[in-house]
Amino acid sequence: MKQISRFSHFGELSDKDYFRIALSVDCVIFGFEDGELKVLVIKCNIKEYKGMWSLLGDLVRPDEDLDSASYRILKDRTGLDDVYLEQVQTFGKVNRHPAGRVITTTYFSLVNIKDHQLKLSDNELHWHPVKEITEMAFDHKNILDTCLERLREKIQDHPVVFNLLPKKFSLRELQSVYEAVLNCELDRRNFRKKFFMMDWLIDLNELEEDVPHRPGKLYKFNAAKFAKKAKKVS
Amino acid sequence: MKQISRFSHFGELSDKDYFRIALSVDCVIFGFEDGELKVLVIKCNIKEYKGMWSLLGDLVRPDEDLDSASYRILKDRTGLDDVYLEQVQTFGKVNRHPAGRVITTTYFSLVNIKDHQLKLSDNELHWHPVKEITEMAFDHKNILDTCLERLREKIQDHPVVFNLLPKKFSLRELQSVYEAVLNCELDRRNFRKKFFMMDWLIDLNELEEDVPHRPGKLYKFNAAKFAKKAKKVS
DNA sequence: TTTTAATGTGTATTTTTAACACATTATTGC
DNA sequence: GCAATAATGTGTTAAAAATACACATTAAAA
Repeated sequence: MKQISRFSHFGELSDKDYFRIALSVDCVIFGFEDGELKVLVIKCNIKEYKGMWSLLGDLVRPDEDLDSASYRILKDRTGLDDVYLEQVQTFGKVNRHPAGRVITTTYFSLVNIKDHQLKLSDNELHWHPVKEITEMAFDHKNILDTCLERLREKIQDHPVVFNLLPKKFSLRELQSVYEAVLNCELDRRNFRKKFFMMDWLIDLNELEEDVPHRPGKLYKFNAAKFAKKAKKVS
Repeated sequence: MKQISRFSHFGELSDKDYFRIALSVDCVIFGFEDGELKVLVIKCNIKEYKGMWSLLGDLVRPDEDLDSASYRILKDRTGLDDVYLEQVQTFGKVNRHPAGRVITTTYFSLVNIKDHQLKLSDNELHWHPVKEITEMAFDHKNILDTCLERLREKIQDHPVVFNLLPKKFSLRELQSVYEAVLNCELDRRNFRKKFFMMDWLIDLNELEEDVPHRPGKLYKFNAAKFAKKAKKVS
């Protein structure tokens, strides 16, 4: 049988078809703290990249969907199980991992850092400002850049940054997230105008507390408005 | 050693880490003909989906990058080696393939149908109008929809549809591709205005031939304008 | 030569985006 | 208590982009 006739509709897989290819999932977990966009990274301990930062990931299990694998990694690492996750891209260069052929599917995730407070007992796990990361183990810097780019596109039209904030937040905080992600300054009046028009916010009629200046009003994300959409996505 | 400590920086892979997971690449190859957007599909011959259309794909080889695999599939199937290819998404549901665990990374591709004229000797391989495809083998309909959606977003800002047309084309043909992809009607005057402003076209000072009406002017894609960008992407 | 069916062009309207300044309020420091 | 501070909160105008829309021109076909 000619090679070409196996295309696409290979009927059965023989043992030799299961190559020595491992599949992993890597998560770019974004958080927001002190006015900065941060990413959760871990010290790499394999000899080729000793001491460098790497993303959180693991091998995909034989009985596990890709999405489930990324949820599992996030759950295990942060304790959160209600987070935003989006698949971004799969990186499959032959020599990207020194241990062998490992193809990795990457997700980015948005979490509210204060919601779960890592057990930072081991300081191998760490929230690092995205802007300060210049290199990482493996091709992880490339993956980070790709995911950040995707996040920037995403927030232009989709209400996802709420996942980086606490339930209640001020407009200043919201704007601050946008500025951190997009790495630019925004006009306050235009920003507020746009958000009110979008109908993404619910005014809680509460005020900030413990701020060293006039407190701003607090809002929450108008989740009801997107219930249908969220269902469609899942 | 606790399970959690293997995350991300697994040092070495043992035999049991290479699960029975196979990795494939599937290509959604778009073409344009008779005013319609078409996709290259092949009759499926595995028993579960006998006779249904499926996408072109193959297993990724152990020594092959993902991008290379998709190029190989395209080259083998269409004879073309200078085509537009873009990775879209990886589909990894546990039971998506009846033969076993097969995770597939999908690409969409844009080719000019007339450039290569399939050896349609076997009519198992076929250009099918996208609009008329309601179901496919495996999860391929889902893959097709996802790729079409990505294509629609892409053409809004990026000059990629030229890949669907011959070297020389009229503005009418160009608009017709947009209308086919976006599945809508566009205003001719605004369309032309936008394209001239974009500076994507070079006027060839030639006219269409063999058309049963007043011939339109012919243009070609202003490739020079994007040489730098293309380099950056690769 | 008339009819046909397409190409080719410009302007007015609407919508969206961007630029911009000052009064208000709670806290802090004196 | 009062002044100074540092943030919140608000509207208008100008520029740019997107949209709607009609008629003359050209080559082929009848």
